[in-house]
Parts: sequence; C-alpha cells; structure tokens
Amino acid sequence: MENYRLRFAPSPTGPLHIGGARSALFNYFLAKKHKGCFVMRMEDTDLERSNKASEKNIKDSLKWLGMDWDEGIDIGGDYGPYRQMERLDIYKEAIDKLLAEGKAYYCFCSEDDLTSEKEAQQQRGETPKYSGKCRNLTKEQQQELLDKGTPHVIRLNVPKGEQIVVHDLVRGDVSFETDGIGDFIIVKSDGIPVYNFAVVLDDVTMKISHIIRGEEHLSNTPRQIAVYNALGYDVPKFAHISLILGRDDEGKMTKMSKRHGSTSVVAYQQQGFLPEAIVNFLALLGWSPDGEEELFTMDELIKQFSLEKVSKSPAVFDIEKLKWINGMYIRKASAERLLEYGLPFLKKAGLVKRNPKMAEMIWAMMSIDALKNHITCFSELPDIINKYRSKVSYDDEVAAMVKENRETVMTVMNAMKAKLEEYKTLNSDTYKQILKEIKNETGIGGRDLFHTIRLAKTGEGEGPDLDKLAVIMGRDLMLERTKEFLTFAENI
RNA sequence: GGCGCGUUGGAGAAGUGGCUUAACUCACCAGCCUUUCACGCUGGCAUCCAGGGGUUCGAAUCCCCUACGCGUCACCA
Repeated sequence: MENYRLRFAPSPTGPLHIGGARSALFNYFLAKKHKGCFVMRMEDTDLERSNKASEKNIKDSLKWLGMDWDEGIDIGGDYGPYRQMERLDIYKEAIDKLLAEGKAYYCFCSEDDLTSEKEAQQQRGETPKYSGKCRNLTKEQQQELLDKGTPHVIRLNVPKGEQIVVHDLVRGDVSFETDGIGDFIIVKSDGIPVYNFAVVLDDVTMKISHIIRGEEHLSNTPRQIAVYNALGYDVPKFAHISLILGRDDEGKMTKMSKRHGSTSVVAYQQQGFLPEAIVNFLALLGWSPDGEEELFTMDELIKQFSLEKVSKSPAVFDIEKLKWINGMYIRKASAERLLEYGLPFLKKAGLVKRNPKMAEMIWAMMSIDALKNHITCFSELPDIINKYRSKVSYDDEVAAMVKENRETVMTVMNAMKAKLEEYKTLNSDTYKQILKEIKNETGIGGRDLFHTIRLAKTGEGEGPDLDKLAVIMGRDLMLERTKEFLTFAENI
C-alpha cells in the first residue's frame, strides 16, 4: 500500500492566487482521499520578493478555505524545517556531494558574457542555454579563481544527448532532450540554491509521493528530474494540471493575471463569497465529477476526486458560474451565517450602525434572509436594499400595466393606501394580513394583486416575497411609495 | 525562434475506436408548481467535435499536415 504524501509549496511573494488555491486543493483532495498527509511548505529562496505578510496571507486563505495541513510551517512535523531558508544545510550537503562527484561545477562566467551569449543564440534561432565554458576548468584553475574571491554560481552537469521522459499522470509521457536544457544553475552567486534544485531536495527529504502543480511547471520538470538522477533518488509521480485562463479586456483568453481583476482568494473573500462556494468552484476547474450533480461539500469532493478525471485542456474562470454556485450556498446557509457574512456589508454601506441596537440587528437579519434568494454574493446586498429604499422611476412596462388594467390597479392600490394608513406598524405577519384583507374586500387576488403591488412599490417584476419586502422598506416608505404610485397612475 | 501543451454549443465541460441520434452544468426560451416573484420540476437549445488529408467495416476519439491559442526557455518560484 502506497503512502500518499502531498504538498503545497507556495512562495510567499504575494497573496494566495486562485490558481495556487486550486493546486493546493487538488493536492489536498488526493492526500485526504488516501488517508495520506498534506504538507505545507514555503519556498522563500527569493530574498527580494519573499515577505512575511504574504506568508500570513497564504496561510489565512488556506485555512479560510478549509485546507488545514497535517505537517508543515507553524505546526512542524518529522521532516522539517518547512521553510527553504531554514534548510540551507540540507542543500549544501547535496551540493558538496555533486561537486565532489563532478556532477556539478563552479561557473565563473559574468552576467554580461552570459547575456550576450544568450542573445546570439536566440538570433540564430537556437534554444538559449549555457555553453558549458567553465565545465572543463581544472581543479587548480577553479581553486585559483575561488581563492581570488571571483563571483561564481554552481551548475549541474547535465548529461548530453539524452532524453528525459516525464511520466505525467494527466498528460501521459512527455519527453524532452537534455540538449535543450543545458547546464543550468543550481546555486546562485549569493550561495542560495535555486528553486529547481531546492524543490527536489525538499520533495525527496519530505518523502513526497505525488506532485500536483500547474502546467507552467511542466517544462521545468526535466530539469528537476536531472537533479533527481544526479543525486540518485527515485522520481515521484507528477501531475500537471492545466492553467486557469481568464478573459482579458479585449476578450482574449490568457493565463489569469492582474489583467483580469481579482485573482487572489482574499479578494473574493472580501466580495462576499463563501469559502465552500470557492472550493466547489475551484474543484470544477479542470476536474469533472461523474454524475450530473455539481454542488459538493469538501468531504464529497475528497471522496469523488481522482486524477483520471482531470482535464488536459485549460480551464476557464467563469465568474458567472462562481456566482451561481455562491448563490446556491447562500440559499442553503443558516440565518446566523447569513448575518455573519452579510452584516459587514450593511455596516460598510451605512445601512446599519457600527454598534447596532437589537432592532437594527433584527432588521438586518430579516432583510438578508428576505434577499438570500435574490443575491449571488453578499456585496450585492447594499445596492438592492438601497434600491428598494429609494424613489422609484416607473418605466413603460408599469405604464402599460396601468393602461390595460386601470380599474384593478387603482382599486388595489387605493385599498393598500387605506390599509397602510390604518396600520401604524408593520411586520411580515401584519403585511400578510393586509394582503389578505385587500383580497377579501376587493375580490382581487393572484397575479393581479401581487404583481400590481410589486410593480407599484419597486418598479420591477421580480423580487423577494412582498411581506419580506415590507420589512426591508418599513411602513412609512411603503405608504410613501403607494402615494407616489397613485399620483403617477392618475396622470396616465 | 526552439521546446512543450491544448482546440467539442452563447459559456463551462463529459467523452480515450462501435452503447453517441455528442452526457451534464450555467445562460436563454416554453410549460408546470407557487394567491405574485424566486426556488423546484418538465421540455427545447451542437446533423456535429478548429481546417484538410490518411488508417479502419466503423473516428470527436488513432496518424500526418496546416491554422489558431496558451505555457516555457532567468543567478523568479
């Protein structure tokens, strides 16, 4: 029985990206499905761009989405430490070994030389790669340059004229020529190993069994395999999942980036998306379930997920679908949760005070509940409420209704006005009572009654239940709207 | 430019040689349900799988070419 150990290894150079979250999710699914281990590690060898704030953001987002790691930063584990900068001695040992065996060598070429070399190669239409100039330096020459303190890097001596085949779980066998790779750098001039080298050591020492990551890493994989080979380690199983594409301003599909608006998990969090909706949506990006159901809890996803059902073609980030999924989860959410997620938006919009009184809280709770069937994310709440509480401008549809059905409309609305003047306070039940009374007294019911009232009060044919609308608007506003409508109708 | 990957409807996407008269989901349309709206339910929505050639009794599925899209070629990860 194979021991499943998977990992998510972001670099802390920015907030958790949607694509990163999906990679993490797929790794998490597979680990949990096989009762394995989900490791969380940080690749922070880029000193310039790495920062603690990003690390925190990534951790917070992972937790918010419900991906708790079994092993890794903060909580430790048997194969730590879990930040690359804390693992330098592990890399050093491996590098010394490679150097001693002649599988790696010092390179003293200056950056300028390298750049001009690269440009020349590109002009000739060749794949730019290192010429191997320093490969044949003698021990003495090397030592001399080292003693003089010449800046240098360390390169891997990649076998020439060979083929490296990546056995990819989603794309099948993909082969690369080592000649297209060249002797790449494994240690930078500041003495810190480069990603392609460190990642291998980490995955080996942490006993990672499967590596699920974005397709952009596919062309890196042969380099990493060259490192595994040089070190004499077994290669883990790879699975490269397709990129997430977005539509840019011109409608073209490109890799999701800043050009497509929000790309970080927090951005969606702030817009009022539910974590389970994002998890569900992300799972559907490049993976498809068996049946016709598309709404899944985390547990169901873990049970259903399999790499066989992961698609090779790029996945498109469809915000409309995300909204639909989110709307479905909002409808299912409990009143407490709705309030928890919705209230901040109402406060921000000034619809509810910072420290609301009980009555305000109740109003907020009922309003959110009334609108839960009509929103796709919580940020829509204030606009809708404001719309119902501001003056209505009646359009042609309303005018047409009045013309066609003048008598009924006037009867209903006059009765409504009378009732509202009679009832000084209003709640859901009293409003239902009013509707019933109007129906009994006028003999008008059904669509003639409900649709007329809705159109008169909101100018729209669609919206929440009328008794709930009454709570959102309140009695005074409803009376005002009713009078305004009557004036409007009389002038038609 | 080299290397690598992809291309199924308005959109996402299933399908890996015959069960496909191309699932399912979103959107859209029609009907039912609901005293209204929404939810839910039922039905409609690709004569066709980027284009061309080939293999085969049979291809969206295999092979070749072309086009287009994307990724990658860093002392970034």
